Amino acid sequence: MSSAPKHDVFQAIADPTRRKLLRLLSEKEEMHLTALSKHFPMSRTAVSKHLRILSEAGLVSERKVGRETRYRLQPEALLELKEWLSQYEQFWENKISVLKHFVENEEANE
Amino acid sequence: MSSAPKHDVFQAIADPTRRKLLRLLSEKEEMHLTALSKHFPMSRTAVSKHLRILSEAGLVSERKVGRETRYRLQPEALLELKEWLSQYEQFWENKISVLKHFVENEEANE
DNA sequence: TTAATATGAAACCAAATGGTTTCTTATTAT
DNA sequence: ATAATAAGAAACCATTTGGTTTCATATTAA
Repeated sequence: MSSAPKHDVFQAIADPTRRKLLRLLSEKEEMHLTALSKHFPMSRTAVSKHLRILSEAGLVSERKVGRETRYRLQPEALLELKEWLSQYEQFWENKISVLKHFVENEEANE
Repeated sequence: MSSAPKHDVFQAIADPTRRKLLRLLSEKEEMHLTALSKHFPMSRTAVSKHLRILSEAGLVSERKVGRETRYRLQPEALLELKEWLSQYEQFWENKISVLKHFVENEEANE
């Protein structure tokens, strides 16, 4: 029924090759497999598998055009990550505000 | 020399057990291994290994107190993730602004 | 129509991952 | 002093991961 993703976003972005794929796709709107493969020291087949994982996590979309498969970034899938992160935002905000107080006190003592 | 982390943050948060550990530590300031282990259906040893990985990624700190090892969240390590994410923020902002225009036009047509 | 290109599928492999159990050691409570 | 508790280390194991090579198929160019 619903879109049950086989791979989750966290696992998908864990691999540096896949993060680089996302970066490349963020710069070009749409790219096909062979063009993407040029940027990696591995076989086309390996890159294809990485793209499959990204696709299953909803991070890229695929469409067939003639004999090529073209890939496109699907950045909304990253919102899940953003939301997860926001859980922790208060913590570093606290640390920063503590630091700010410290700095202000130091200045007052000079 | 410098803190060359054996595990990176991306890989560390890829595992759901480790994400749950971070969440638990975000709620309690400091916890020791056995207390953390209670929340998982696996052995203490397994949890200990996960904590080791989080520690190597800089996401938690360990300190020995008597016979216990106490863990503490180190949320600054998540800033790397936040920065990585910000690379893509423009994309969903664009999508949202496109959507906003659409909604405004729809409203204008009613 | 024949050759070249773009890709996917399948079988395979080594290394990494996520778990286990057993054994030791250090610390604390009785 | 002895027993109980907390944890790490080591050896082991099955599954997953990230890669390979080979083969087949569809599309396009000459």
